[in-house]
Amino acid sequence: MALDLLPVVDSAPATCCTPRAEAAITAEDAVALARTLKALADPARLRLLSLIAAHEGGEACVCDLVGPIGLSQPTVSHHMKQLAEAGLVTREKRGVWAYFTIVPGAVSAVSDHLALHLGVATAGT
Amino acid sequence: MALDLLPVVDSAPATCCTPRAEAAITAEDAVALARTLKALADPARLRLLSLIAAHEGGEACVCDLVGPIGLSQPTVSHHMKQLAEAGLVTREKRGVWAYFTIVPGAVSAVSDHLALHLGVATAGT
DNA sequence: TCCTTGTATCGATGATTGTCGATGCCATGA
DNA sequence: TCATGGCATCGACAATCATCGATACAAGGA
Repeated sequence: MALDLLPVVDSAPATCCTPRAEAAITAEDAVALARTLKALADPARLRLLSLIAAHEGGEACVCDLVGPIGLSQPTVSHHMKQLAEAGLVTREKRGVWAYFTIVPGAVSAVSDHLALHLGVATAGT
Repeated sequence: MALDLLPVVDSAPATCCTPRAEAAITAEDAVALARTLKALADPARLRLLSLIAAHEGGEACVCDLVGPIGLSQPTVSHHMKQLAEAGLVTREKRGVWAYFTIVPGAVSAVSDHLALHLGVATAGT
């Protein structure tokens, strides 16, 4: 679930130089965006994502993550479920192992939505 | 506090074409980034930021926000304090009113850190 | 000086969350 | 068939959080 809640900026392709935000975010969009941000807003999950991104092949199984992050296996599994439900990672079971991969564009979609509704350019413009 | 916890990408100017993240995020950086993300990861605070960004002059006082967001005045004040402590807004008291402004570059700094550590380009690359 | 008004703080409460140990499930190999 | 090992789920617990009403504070005006 919650996989299609953050399409990569489907709205507001219109003007390019507005100094401020396009318009106030709707309550529903705020809930959806907050849900994804909440999945990111935890040190353990940020480190898990970073470990996966830095891992060989861009994928990692739970057993690759438990050691480096210093948390128990159930806790890591719990965090990975959170990330998967937020659409930030995908789970692929190969044999006994469950490999996780970062969903391309998911994080940048969050950045784009923030920039869109908060009137901030993505870089330091 | 926590104002200098997120300098705009001070690390990893080295190589430019690595397909994945530069390196795994450190535990301390993860805590700092998660703290800022946690300030963003709430529907009410996202809407407050968006209201300020969309408001005339890019600034708004508490009385401008209580009505549109449908929360009590103490709750709005509480959220604004969270945002201010995260370095996302600044508070300027003029007379009886407290005007809030979005800190330029604060949100984009978050995006940059995410892109840096999760190996994702800021756009759809 | 007193009253009004906009904000911030306090205390309380219900809900959510991060973490763990114990346990269950499933695929592989003997 | 049974044992092993990787992973997910369950139940519990402590901590954090979002929200509110009541109240305190501060600035301007009468």
